[in-house]
Amino acid sequence: MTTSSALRPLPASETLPKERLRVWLRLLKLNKAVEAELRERLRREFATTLPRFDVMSALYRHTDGLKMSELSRLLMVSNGNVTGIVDRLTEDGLILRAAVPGDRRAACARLTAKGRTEFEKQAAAHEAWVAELLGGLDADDCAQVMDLLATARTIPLEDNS
Amino acid sequence: MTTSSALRPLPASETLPKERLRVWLRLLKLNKAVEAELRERLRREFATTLPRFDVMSALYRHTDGLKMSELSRLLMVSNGNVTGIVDRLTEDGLILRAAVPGDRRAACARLTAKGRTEFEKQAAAHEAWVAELLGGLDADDCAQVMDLLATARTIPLEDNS
DNA sequence: GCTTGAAGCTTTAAGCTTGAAATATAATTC
DNA sequence: GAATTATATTTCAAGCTTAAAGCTTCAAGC
Repeated sequence: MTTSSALRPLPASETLPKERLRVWLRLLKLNKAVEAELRERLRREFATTLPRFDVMSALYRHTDGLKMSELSRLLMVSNGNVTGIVDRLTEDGLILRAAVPGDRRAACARLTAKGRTEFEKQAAAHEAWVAELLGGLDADDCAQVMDLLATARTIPLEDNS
Repeated sequence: MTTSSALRPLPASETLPKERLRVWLRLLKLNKAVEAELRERLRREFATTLPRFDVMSALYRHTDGLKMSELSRLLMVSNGNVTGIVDRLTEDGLILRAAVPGDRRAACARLTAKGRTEFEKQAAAHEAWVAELLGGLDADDCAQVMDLLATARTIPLEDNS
């Protein structure tokens, strides 16, 4: 018998995977809880959704607009997904698709003036909500988490320029 | 003028929300990246999905089965959501709905023998994948993250017994 | 026992998400 | 310049997700 006994501590090679799994489950749980709360509040206060917020947020930071494929890469979602969200935001007059000069395949999504105004309200509330929901972290904790999470991922590190 | 200048450091009351927001964005990014990879591998290797895996995982840990509402609470998803996933897993013969003696409203989902065997294979791979994807964390890092994330959330702490 | 309200689950409509196929345009190669 | 290959986007089918409405059953109060 070479199986570990209760009297002999397990070697790190056996417990480390389980500890990482526990970390993953806790990460997942926090994420789900915060996301659920944000989604709920976005719905109640602004009649919108997280994916819509994410798209508008990306476009807010890029004043000259983003191509559909750039949006897709930034938000880490599929192309087809972006199409649908942009469709619905366009229907509501919050964003628009502009032609890309020199490439008739591409479309460039951009916030409208209405979309800009609307997003600024949402973003302010959103920042406050997140600060509230992560209220247990002081400045030092934040720095530690940033550091730990930055090094957590080893493997396929997609570029995200 | 009382606005902060570049020469005078911002008071913590102004920067802390932004630091927490940054933490949230990094948390979100790591989560998305790992989830995407896990989903992809579950699809390729086992022709299944994360929600299916999650349901089977919960049922694996509860040998006598779980009521639909218990599943819903444990996985933090809506009742209607559980219905659909359980429907599809049942079609595939991986789980079944048993009657709950003494309450004809309730249904108790349980793994079948086939489901149990199948899940054990998936779980072993899943644990290895997570360990690989979080390969940057040693045992000490894991403990730190567990600690930080446990205290991060102040507000509505749902019970999860 | 009836009624009333609560609890457990399903259904529905709308939106999100993916991977794969389809379409259209651009760039390369010959 | 014609054919091929690559790029940008949309469409599609299937599944996930939610909130709200509906159905059935249970539990309490009368």
